Amino acid sequence: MQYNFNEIEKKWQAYWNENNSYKVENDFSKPKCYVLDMFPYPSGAGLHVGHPLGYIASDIYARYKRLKGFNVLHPMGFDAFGLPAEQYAIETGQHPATTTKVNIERYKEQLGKIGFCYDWSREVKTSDPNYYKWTQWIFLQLYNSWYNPKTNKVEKIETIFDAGCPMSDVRNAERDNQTSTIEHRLMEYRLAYKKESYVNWCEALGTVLANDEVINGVSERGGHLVERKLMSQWFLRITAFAERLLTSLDDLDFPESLKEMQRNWIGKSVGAEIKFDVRSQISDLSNTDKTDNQHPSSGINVFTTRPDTIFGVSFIVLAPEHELVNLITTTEQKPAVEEYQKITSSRSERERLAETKTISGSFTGAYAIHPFTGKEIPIWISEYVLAGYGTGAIMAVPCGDERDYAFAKHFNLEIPNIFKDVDIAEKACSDKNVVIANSDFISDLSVKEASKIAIDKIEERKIGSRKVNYRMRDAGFSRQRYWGEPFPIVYDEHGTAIALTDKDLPLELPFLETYSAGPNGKGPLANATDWVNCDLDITSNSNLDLTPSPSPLGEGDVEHGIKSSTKKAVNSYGEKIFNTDASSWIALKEFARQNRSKQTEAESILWEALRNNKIGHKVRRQHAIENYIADFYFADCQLIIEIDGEYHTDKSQLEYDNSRTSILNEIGFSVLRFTNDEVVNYSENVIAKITSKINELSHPSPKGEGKRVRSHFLRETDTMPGYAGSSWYYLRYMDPHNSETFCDKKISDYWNQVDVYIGGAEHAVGHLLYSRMWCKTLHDLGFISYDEPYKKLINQGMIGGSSRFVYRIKNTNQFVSKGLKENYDTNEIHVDVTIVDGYELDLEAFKKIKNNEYANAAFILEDGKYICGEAFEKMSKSKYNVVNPDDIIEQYGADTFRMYEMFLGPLEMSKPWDTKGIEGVHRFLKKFWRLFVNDNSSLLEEGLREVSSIVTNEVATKEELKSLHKHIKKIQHDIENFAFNTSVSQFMIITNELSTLNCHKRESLEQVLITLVPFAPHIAEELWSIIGNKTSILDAQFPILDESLLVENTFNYPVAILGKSRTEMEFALDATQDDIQMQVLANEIVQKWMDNKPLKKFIFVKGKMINVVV
RNA sequence: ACCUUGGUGGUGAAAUUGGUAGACACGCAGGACUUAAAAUCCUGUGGGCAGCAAUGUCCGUGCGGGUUCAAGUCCCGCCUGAGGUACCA
Repeated sequence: MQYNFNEIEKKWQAYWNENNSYKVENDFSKPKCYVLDMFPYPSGAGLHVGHPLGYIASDIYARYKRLKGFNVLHPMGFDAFGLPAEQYAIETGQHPATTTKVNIERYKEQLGKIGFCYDWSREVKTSDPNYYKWTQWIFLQLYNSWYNPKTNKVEKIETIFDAGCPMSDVRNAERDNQTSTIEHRLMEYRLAYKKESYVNWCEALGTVLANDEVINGVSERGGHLVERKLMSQWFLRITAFAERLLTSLDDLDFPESLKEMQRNWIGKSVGAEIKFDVRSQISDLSNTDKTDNQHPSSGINVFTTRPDTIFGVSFIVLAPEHELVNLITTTEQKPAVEEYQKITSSRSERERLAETKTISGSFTGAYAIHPFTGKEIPIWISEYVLAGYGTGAIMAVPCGDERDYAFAKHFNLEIPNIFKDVDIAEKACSDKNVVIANSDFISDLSVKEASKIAIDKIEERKIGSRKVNYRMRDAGFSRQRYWGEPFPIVYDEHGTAIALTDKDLPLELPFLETYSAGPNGKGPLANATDWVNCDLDITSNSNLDLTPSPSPLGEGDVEHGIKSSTKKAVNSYGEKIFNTDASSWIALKEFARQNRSKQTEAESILWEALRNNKIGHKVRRQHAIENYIADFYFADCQLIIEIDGEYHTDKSQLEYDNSRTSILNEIGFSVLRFTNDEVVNYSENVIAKITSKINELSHPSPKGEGKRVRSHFLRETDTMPGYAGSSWYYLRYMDPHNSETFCDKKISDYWNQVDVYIGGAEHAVGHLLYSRMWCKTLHDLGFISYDEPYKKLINQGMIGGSSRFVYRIKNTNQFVSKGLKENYDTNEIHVDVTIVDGYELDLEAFKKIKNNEYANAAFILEDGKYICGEAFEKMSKSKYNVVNPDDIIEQYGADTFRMYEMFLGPLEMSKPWDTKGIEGVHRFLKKFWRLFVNDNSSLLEEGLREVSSIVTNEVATKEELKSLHKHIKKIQHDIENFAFNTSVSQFMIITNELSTLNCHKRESLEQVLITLVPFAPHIAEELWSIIGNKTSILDAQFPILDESLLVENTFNYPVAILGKSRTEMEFALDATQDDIQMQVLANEIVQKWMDNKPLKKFIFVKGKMINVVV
């Protein structure tokens, strides 16, 4: 019976399907392993042979771990939202929902043919409302959180009021009585926030792009021009995580190059910010509000990484857009400066990039005062200083910086030398291994020492401070596109953003027939006016529960340690929520304050037991709510504790209390009542009751029904970018059908981090940074237990295409073969690789392509053949070099395809696709097959498998066992190190060995077969069943390595004389060196090479080699 | 310009810690089986020189130095491919 791979593969794929062979249970009792692929965009082109490379590698690893007894999570899904899907839909004139669905079907069909062990019941699609409900939910977590630099953690936005200084400005907002002002201030802290800013606007795509989606001034997708445009956009405050993203990188098992890319992207530089005073010829400079908070008086703040070069400063350069330029420019210089500003601002980013070498600038006429020498130094503007980095101003040190040097030379500025024994006549010296000179108190010091002392001095004189700068910017999170997650955000009549609540999710993407851009740079959703205009019930316990109380900012609230300068309480904010008018609010607040100072015995007992977060929740006492004052109040779960004193006992009082309770209930508060007696005598019971009530209330889902206010809102019409859904998908696979939460914590604790993540390097700074940030956020907020998503990451190399060319003689229909093309003036034209055999063009097929465009073509041949040119390029449709895996599988089978892709070379290496070697792998599988099955039997005994098997039950010899265990060791080692190319070699080696020995013994073959499962699962299942097994081989146990079988007692030593290997000699491994030395020196060949010279040294490395030195 | 990686036969590539360079495969050459083909199997295959041959011998991991008994592997300088970043102070 021959190896009929097509039949076998179909059969077992169906079998695995029917038996749910790849279904993964959340079985906490087993050790886990999480193997993840970067999920694909389901593009219209389908898979080419380059895509599955990483999938095959992860599949091998996942299957291996399963054979080793692990519970392996190895899922697959689709990154279905985003620009490419929408672009494809527009190009093909279909709705993205349709194309996405069709494309996903096609991908699944193609993936299915390769025989991957995905558990499809866990498939996720980012465009599925059941999925993006949680993307939106996580967005709300980001929106409702801020980064507390003191705790270095993400915290709920509420904590900002108690955190000390950062939101101190909010007091000004209070004074203004403006909810919108508070909201405006909070936007400066939220992790997802909206801001008016310059963005990368791509007119052709009609949308904003993130920094990493823009390459050299054009869009990554499509290569369209990108310009800067001022727009109100959503951002993710990833800069807050800069330091953490940087430091935790060290512990991750990522490729070094990728870590380096992330480090570059984050771009940390350590140095100092230094203030240079401006010669006070301009009196109004000191009145401007625009100067930096840290150094509020007049002056220019510069950022430098080389404070040691402070004495080399001979001029200052500002970015042309710098806000001080107009203030300091003298009247004489004004025309020149304005002219320069006009030129630079009119130029696009791209033009600026193109002219990096030309030196330009303009003198402002103003002078700064050197902080140490007191010397006046000129202030210039130039576009080589970027407004967006550092402070937008530099202190120029021409002797130490090439650009400053070039600038100084060009404009004839002074170039003082502050380096000892360094010649700067020709060029600047940026070497850091120099000694500083001519620099007052830092002369004769090294760069490092000088830096430290200079900063110390700067800080001492309060003219600057140590400062760390990051190149990374916050990530743009808005897209003016249709095919993405809608934001769970609405705007009220003042345009203030209001977040939807959990129960409003998912906010589904409305179906639109057309999705062309909306008005005023808005996205397509702006056209859906019915959807944009909405009446909603916004509950009081939504995002607006931020600060229902004046307490944290109130006077005398020792708990918070903030002394407010204002006595006026928040009320407009309160008004909106609590419907309390301003005057009674103030009266109540005053009453509450008095109450706090004269508390009853019960109140103080309870206060002592609850204060300072003692039960894990913050409590306030005598807190004004509605028209009442609550004795104790837990803001986070809206629980009110009332203590009924002596004067609360009569009947009318009781009725009053009850009605009060029910009103409070109605507007969303829970009320617990205790008597004085209970509190004084049974305080423990009381605390327990409170704790359990809090637990009940603070459990995520059943938040108390708030007061619902129906009002009119406008929806956000931007959608989220492609990376939103992919930032957390690894979590959803763990618990894909949960409708209560994005992923149950018990389950995410079990599956934990991704053990191995395989994907392309193109996501190095985008997706990977964002998902690391989201992970840290979810971790800090307590939703998951780890703050890095991926433990180990592997970048598989790209498989490029090998393109073929034909050469058309210009303006003719004549084609000339490659070898002769030099004689003609030709155009190079890509020709489809499928009609080229090696390099020889199939002329008949060529005439038929492109609707017979070349039907009448004439050819100039060499040796009767048309030879094509070749080039290695990215595999793409337009280059006609795409090889479809389906075709390869049809011809050789999935097992051959899988093994060949691995055999091609190391996983991380990029290589062109070349079908040349595939025969060798296919031959190996056929040879392997013949170890188990009699090749001719099919002719005689069709269908009788048992008879076909030629596997015997003989006992394996010691030699056979030894080679088996050598094999096991090699395969095991290679898989664990992702060196799959060499494991394929090992399979060939053992197969050749067993064939030569004519060994068909079950004892050996069965074990080898199991090791083959990860690589070639179909043939393994078939042979497993042919040799009589009734269960699937997928659950077999990986052979256990017996090292004792590998122990050798002799070794064939290479013997070298003077390091050159001359002969081999076999010795027992336990032989003594003296023994060996004697025999070696007696050896004829050794003697010959020693040539009677005296022995100098005898080098003997046990089990390795022998070297004789003369 | 800077950072990260690579550079080994005709080709894809092997070579855990410095220890017999070129495993395994493709291709090529020759042979066996066959009427023939496919399939399969066997032999050879880094280069030069010597020899009928077994074999011997010299050279050989981008280039030039160095460390070492021993270097593809470690160090210094350069050339070059790929990827990334780029007036980032």
